[in-house]
Amino acid sequence: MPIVRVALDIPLSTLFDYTVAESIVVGQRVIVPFGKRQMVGVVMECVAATDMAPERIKQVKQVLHDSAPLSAGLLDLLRFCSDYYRYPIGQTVLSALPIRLRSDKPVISKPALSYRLSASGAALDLNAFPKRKVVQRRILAKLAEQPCNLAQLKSLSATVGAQLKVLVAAGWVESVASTRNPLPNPLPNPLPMPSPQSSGGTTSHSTKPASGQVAGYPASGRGGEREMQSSTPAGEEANEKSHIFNGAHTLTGEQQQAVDAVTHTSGYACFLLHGITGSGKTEVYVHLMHAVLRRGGQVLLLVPEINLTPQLENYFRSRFPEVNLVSLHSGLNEGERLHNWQQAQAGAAQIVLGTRLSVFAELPGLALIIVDEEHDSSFKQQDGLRYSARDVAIFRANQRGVPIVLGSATPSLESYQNAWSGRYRMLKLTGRALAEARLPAVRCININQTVMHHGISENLLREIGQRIARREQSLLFINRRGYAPVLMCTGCGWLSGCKHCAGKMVLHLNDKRLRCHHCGYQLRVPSACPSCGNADLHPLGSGTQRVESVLQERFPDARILRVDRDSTRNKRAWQAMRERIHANEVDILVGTQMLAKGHDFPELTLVGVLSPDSALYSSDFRAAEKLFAQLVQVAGRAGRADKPGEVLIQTAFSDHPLFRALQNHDFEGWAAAQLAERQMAGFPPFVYQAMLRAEGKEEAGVYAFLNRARATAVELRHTVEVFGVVPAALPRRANHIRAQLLVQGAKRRELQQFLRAWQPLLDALPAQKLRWSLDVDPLEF
DNA sequence: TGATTGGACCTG
DNA sequence: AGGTCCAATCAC
Repeated sequence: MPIVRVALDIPLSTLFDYTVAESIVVGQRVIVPFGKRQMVGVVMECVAATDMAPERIKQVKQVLHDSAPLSAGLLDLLRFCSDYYRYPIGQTVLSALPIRLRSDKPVISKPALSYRLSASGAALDLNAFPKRKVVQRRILAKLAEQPCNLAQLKSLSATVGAQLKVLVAAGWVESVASTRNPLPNPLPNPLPMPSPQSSGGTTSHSTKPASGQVAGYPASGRGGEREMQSSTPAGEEANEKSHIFNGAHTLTGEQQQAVDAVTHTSGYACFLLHGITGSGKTEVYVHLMHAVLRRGGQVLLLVPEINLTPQLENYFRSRFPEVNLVSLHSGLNEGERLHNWQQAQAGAAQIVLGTRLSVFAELPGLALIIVDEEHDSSFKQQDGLRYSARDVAIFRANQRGVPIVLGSATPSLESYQNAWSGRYRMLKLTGRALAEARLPAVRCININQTVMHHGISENLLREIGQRIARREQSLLFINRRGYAPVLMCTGCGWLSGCKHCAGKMVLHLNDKRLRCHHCGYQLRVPSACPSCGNADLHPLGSGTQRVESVLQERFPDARILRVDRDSTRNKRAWQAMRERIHANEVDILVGTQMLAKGHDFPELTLVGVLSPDSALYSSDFRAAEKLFAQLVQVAGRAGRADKPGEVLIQTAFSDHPLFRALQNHDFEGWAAAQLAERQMAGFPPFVYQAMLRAEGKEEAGVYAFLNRARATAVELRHTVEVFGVVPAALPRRANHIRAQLLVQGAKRRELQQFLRAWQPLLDALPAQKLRWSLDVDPLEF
């Protein structure tokens, strides 16, 4: 009997051999007996014989046919990831599957439903339908034209699902099983690419994103333009002609050059699309996608993990109304995820928009990969298989021989260096898509030369006052939630340390608690110092809550909105806040990085950055790079064509090159200086790193393990540098001692060879009562 | 004395 | 990982 080698969700770096009676192909899912249990696995190889004693080999219990097998190409990709990131093959393969496909229960794929008007629904007079029920009206109007599936309706509004239920319950809409499953949604004969001269930017798209726009993704297709004028009734034009591409938008010369550079390339090439804020990167994406869709290819669009994917989905749906677009992100339930995954696998989904995990989606017709905001750290998984979706995407594009575009206003230094060295091709967008739009003016306020009011300078307060008078919005960016980062005793110097962690407990005044942001431990605020009994406890430093209260005191009539993880804890809160901001019901926004990403706020003309300095002397060599990207992003929130924006940065180092570069909007200069520094210091991207981390309850055990690991590393005598065992940035968390060991190589290959030799030795080390992990190309230290 | 708990070992 | 086996420890 033939033998198959099966990947199982087991933390061992081997495959397991089974005999199999039926014919079977690589990539199929199987149920196999494993010890006393049975498990789902994926067939990785079919072989004639193995080293395993025949009597120990069990038989495959069942070959699953409920989902198409994984392609050999995807298995190769997963094998590469398992090898590169030193993660067990079985866990790598299984973690790439939707959860439904990891269980041994058969997959019941729901018949795709199509919706149409019922007799009573068709008899409705839409003019008499309540005007307030906008979404319901849109659904009815759309269905009056043609029956639609849910995906097609979703472009109407984010709340389509719920509203559709209401309409079905009322008996106006009925669902019928779609004739074909999965929905193929074939490409209609597309129109030729819209010629730049043909149209003055008319837009035919019918829907407005649910609330506001996503930063960087203009509401209409015109790059940089933030408000759209939509006059065409829903679906009219799209319905008349079959066209997959919504809106004829004139590209700037630079945009056109970027599009041409990619479309005129055949085979693999990696492009770095470096475009300043508002330069219309999205429009370039849309045109590239269009070119690929015309030829029947599939596009994978990777985006950072920022609770914004539904809005992005709506945006791209509105640009490609006739195209089957599916999303893959953490907001989906398991059924949806499986469905979308299978749509991608069947080639039915022409556009797959997703967060990092979607880099493992099966895409038989893959012809283009786009990684938006490629510098974003959410592309790196921080546990389990610690992959970088951006890097895996590049491997995948190479493997498939298709182009990949990495887009960012502030590229990672890794990508930037690769573009300079010629490994990637640089595409630059240096002008704003709308000529009249200006970049915000950036100024520093030296906090040592001005009057400060609890962390806010007098100058900044004055500017805020002017904005209130002009009915414009201000945003204060402070990357620290809570009232104050620590509570101090004025008598003995006691600080509010967490009893489980090495960090300090943050003062939250609204519920009078001290909270540890690392382990979640919380306490009532003590009335006296626990150490000396002194009643005079003093909040040190400030967070969003304190800034909010200082502002409220200064501007009693101002409407202030705090946006951080505490104020947006429940799901609907953030959405409601966005609506308030857009309705201009807010004068001052105070928030953390949540506000930096996310949305464009049309009335916002002032951004204040409160305390960025800690990143300037951080021990993390990437802190400055991160800060720069973050400040560019938050600065981009300020101003629009008719109202120039201003950014004020409070700092003690107003001459620092980082702020100079920011003022001059000089990413190039900044990046060049940073890269020179990195090269001098021997940091990435000029070296390649891997971090061995360990944590456990007993300090001695953790350090003993890492010291042994270090000794074995040194004994291997590879050409890598093995650093000393050091405490982690947070040396104790939730009563676990944490330490780490860095290994560094001059070449990726050297480091990889070393890791391949080292890992089996690590597996063999005694590691009682501790957890350890290997992180290749780590981002966090 | 049986019952519970923790560590070592194995899975094809 | 999850399951088993075995020995040390625990409660009465």
